[in-house]
Amino acid sequence: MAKGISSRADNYAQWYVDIVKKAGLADHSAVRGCMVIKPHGFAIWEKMQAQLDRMFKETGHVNAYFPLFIPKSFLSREAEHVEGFAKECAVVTHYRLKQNDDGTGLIVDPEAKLEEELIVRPTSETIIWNTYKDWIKSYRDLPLLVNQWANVVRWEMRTRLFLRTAEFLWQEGHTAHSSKQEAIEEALQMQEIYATFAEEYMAMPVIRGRKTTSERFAGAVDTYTIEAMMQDGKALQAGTSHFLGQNFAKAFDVKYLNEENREEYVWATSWGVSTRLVGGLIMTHSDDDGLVVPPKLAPTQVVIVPIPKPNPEIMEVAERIAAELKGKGISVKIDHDPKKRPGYKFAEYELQGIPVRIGIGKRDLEKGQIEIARRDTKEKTMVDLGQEANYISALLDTIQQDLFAKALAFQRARTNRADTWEDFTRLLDEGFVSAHWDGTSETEAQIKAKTKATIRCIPNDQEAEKGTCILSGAPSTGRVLFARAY
RNA sequence: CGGGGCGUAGCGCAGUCCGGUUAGCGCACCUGCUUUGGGAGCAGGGGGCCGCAGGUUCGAAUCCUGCCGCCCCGACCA
Repeated sequence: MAKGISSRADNYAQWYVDIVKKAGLADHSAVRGCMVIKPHGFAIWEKMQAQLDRMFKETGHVNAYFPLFIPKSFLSREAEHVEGFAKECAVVTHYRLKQNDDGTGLIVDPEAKLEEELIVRPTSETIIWNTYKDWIKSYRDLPLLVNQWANVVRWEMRTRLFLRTAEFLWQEGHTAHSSKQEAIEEALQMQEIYATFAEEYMAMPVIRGRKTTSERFAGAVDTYTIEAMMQDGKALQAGTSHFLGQNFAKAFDVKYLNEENREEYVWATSWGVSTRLVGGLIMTHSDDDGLVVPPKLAPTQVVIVPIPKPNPEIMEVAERIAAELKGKGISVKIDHDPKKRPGYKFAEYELQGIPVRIGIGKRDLEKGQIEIARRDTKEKTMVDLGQEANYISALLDTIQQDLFAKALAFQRARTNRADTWEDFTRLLDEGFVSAHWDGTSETEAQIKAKTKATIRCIPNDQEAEKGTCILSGAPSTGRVLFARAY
């Protein structure tokens, strides 16, 4: 175990906090519930952003930016939406401070009360649909495919670094369509993009599915989700995509003239992923020695450590290898620090999760070799000089694939079927449980009250299978996925 | 927001019950020497509004009140 990191077995929650802090990803801030994302953590988020942004644009979306503040009256326009978010909104009531009369500090100037309070956006549907009303007049304006990268605020009672903070960074896509079918296809397409991103870039296997009524987004007709399993067997909702029907179009009166010159309401979707993904990434791959980052998202993919310390002969080889790797599009850092010892550096770079480490030592060079170590397995291999570029290029791919395969094997091993209540409660301690449910919110709520588990989703690939509800015994036509969740 | 725990140097902690010199220890940091292939050794050195604000007292890290923050467990959520 690395210095100062709790083990997953002893205290999973503390292990997570230790990784975030020791790997330099984020810190708690002076503001309740808000974190400071440090350069290393932000670099990972930037890698995620860059790839997601590419995927959004490849599917025809464009970026825009809407205000941080939302007039209070906007929020109440859509009944379910307001109910879902009202409890966790930060509200701006004044626009000025002034010196206290006794000169002891600043107070809110009572003279500067806003006519209408402003909500700090918890999500942007309302301000965006209020804007779309002006943008959309004709079927020729559709589909409207807009995304924004932004921060949002949700006043959470209990926060955890990356997983749930009062302010977080995310992207939110908001699209408008002329047909119901097209909007549903858009929502499903975005779910698939999220799933592809999670699996191919984060190496985090996910279950694609649909939310039950009680779990879906406030104001949505349907919420599609990707659910990932963390190393403690708990589920993490990693991304959601919503089919909003005509709810927001009606609330904000967004109509267009179709080809027959008739007015119709548009159909809508919204979809988002957040900095929570960084938390998911950590809890999918990291170990008791520190962070493990898949190569495709690692800010630095390879680190070169001179052994025992930098000298001209070693550094010349290091520079040559670094240039060669950079030429292949691989990001490389050379360690120039003459004071720290190799053992210290090895531990430090393992903590930071750099996927591949090259050790260049005097004795190795005499044999025309260098040592290449992979972070995920700690395996070390001696490689002949000249072979390193091809070797590392292939190794990065291998690590990426192995991380996914390992996570997938874990997820499968800890996903079980249950047909009796006894098995159900026992298997929930393992991870995901696939079981029959009678389809009612009442039963869902009772199961949650008894076990703390929720229905994570009705899987997209749910098989038709007759059975009886795990709790009520009422008939069911297919299994749904239960788990305790973050 | 309820219950429990914690807050003392960058990090991890002792000291608090039972008030009393200059607040300690390990790691990290600085200097020097010796080392150097998995978190080096010795010697010397620097660093503290003891979470914050009040109060009690001749005297407070220690006692009292209030507040803030973190962690764990619950209720809510991406």
